[in-house]
Parts: sequence; structure tokens; C-alpha cells
Amino acid sequence: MENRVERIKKQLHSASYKLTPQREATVRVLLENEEDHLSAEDVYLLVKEKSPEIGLATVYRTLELLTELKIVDKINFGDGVSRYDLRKEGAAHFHHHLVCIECGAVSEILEDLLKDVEQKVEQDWNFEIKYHRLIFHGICENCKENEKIIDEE
Amino acid sequence: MENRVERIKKQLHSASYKLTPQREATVRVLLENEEDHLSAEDVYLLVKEKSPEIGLATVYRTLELLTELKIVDKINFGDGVSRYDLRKEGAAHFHHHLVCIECGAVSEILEDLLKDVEQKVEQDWNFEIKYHRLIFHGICENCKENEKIIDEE
DNA sequence: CTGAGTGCAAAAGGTTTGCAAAACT
DNA sequence: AGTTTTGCAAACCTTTTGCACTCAG
Repeated sequence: MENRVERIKKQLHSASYKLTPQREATVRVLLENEEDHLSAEDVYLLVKEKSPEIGLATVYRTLELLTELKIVDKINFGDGVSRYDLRKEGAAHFHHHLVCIECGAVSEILEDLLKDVEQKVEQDWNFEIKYHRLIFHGICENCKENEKIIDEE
Repeated sequence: MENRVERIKKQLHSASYKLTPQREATVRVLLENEEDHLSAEDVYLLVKEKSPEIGLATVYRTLELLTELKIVDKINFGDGVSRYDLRKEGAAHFHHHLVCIECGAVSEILEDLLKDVEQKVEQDWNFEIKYHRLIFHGICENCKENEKIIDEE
């Protein structure tokens, strides 16, 4: 945890930005809720619990900055809000997501499933891929279970 | 063209909606600009050329309706606007997109590249996939050409 | 002192909604 | 008549921006 904050601090410094208290609070919220795909508002509310004087605009500015430095990825699941996702250490490729259309749960696939597909696209379409977004929408394990139970009643 | 309008008319009717003149004008714009990934505003302006009395809200409502009926897909390339894409006839799976980060051009991959990947995800994560979104961001053929020319100067 | 960073409030931009009028059945 | 659809304007929500203030070097 601490060393991840340290690492981000260095990343900011090497781009001549400072890790201000507000930025640090924001980063910590992201680290503490790594699994949660928080929206800017979510982050704001969480940061506010510990640093009530922070402003929403600052959170937005920090998230934008972190996105620029590729410390977080800005994602969109189609619900009209941007969400922010910490990059895994040293991950060359953005991970994939499974979004449950029943309960809204989001889980992650860290494994890169697209090696072969990317190679094909680069060749066949003569397109140089920089990054990709892959989101599966469907029904998660839990909701499948629940449906079974309902059916049996 | 005409038969595609007819088909959509039937789809609406079977869900007890009417193909009003405004809806038809909207559908025609989508058909005429099938390659273009239009935003609601884009559609509105194009519809307005032929039916100046139409309102923006009607276009939004029509696009929402068409999305519900799965006649179009609502997509988001991360530029803060929703775009609408006619489904290909009988396409079981939503097609993939290549978005150029230089010039913004969007092209489509109709071929389904994810058969194997989906099978793996369904098995390994016990997740029932309903649909997916796959977007590659990178540099398109043209922009790669242009870069070469610039380098050579 | 100077520039970077902040908080607040206002503005912006895309989308949705309330409502009365219009269209259709 | 009754239901659906429409156009307009207002409301809404997320995100961005302007500006004066603060803080660190």
C-alpha cells in the first residue's frame, strides 16, 4: 500500500507534478477500493469522509491527471458515468470486464485473451493497435444461481 | 432500402409502436449513413434537412426506442457522446470497432473474432455472455501512411 | 515573489422530462 | 373519446472552467 503510494508519487514527480494532500487522498481511495470501478462522484464522497474540505473539481482534475499519466484507466460501462480503474502494476494491456446485466456487478479478467485476435487485426486491417476495450455483458455466476432457484419454485 | 424500412416498420408494429413520419425520417437517416456512427445531434441535424419541423427530443426518443428493440446499438467511444449504429441484418453479435486516435475515423469489423474467447470466458468464469463490446484504439492505415511521409521529409 | 494547485460557483454539454397541442384509431 | 406521439422549453446530471485565494519553493 505505502509503496504503491510512493510509486505513484514518483510517477507524478517525473512528470513534474506534486502529490498534494488532496491528490494523495484521492489516490488512497482508489487504492483502497481497487475492485470497485468508482465514478468521480463515488471517489469524491469517499475522499470527503477523510478530507471534508476537498472539492469535487479537484477530484475531477486529479482523476484526469492520473488518466493522462496512465496510472488509472477511464472506462465507460454505458451508464452515463465515467469510472476510474487503477492500472495493475506493469500491466501492458488493459484488463477486460464482465458486467452483469442483472445485478450490475463488475468483475475483471486480468489475463490477456486477445493476443491472437490483435495479431489478426493488425495484419488483416493494417491497423496499429495501441489499446483495446473489451466488455462482456451477461449474467454472472450468482444471478444464474438465483434464477435457477426461482425457476424451481 | 425500402424493404429495410418495411422490416423495421414490422418490428415496431410487433411491439405495438407506430412508424410515424418522424420515426421513419430518423430511420432513413440511419440507413443512409450506416457507416457513420452518428450521434443523436448528428441524426437530428440530418433529419432536420428533410423534415425541419422535427424536435431533438423526438430524435432522442426514437433512438431510445430503436435501441430497446435492438434495431440499433448505442455505443460509446469515450468522447462523451452516445452514438447509434444500425444492427446488421441477422447479426447475432455486435460487430467490433477500430477507432483511430489520430484522425478519429471509425471502421468496423463484421467478422466475429471472439468465438473462442467467449467460449473460454463462459467456461472459466461461469458467466453467461449476452453481448460484448470490443473497441480497438490505434492508428489507422491512412495515418500510418501519413506518418511515414512526414518522417521522410 | 512566482507558479502550481485548490475550492467555489457558474457554465457547459448532452440527455431527459413535463406538459399542452396534435395526430391517429 | 382515448391513446400515442410530438415539439418546446425547462430541468437534469455529469463534467469543465473562470477566478480569486492559498500554499510551497
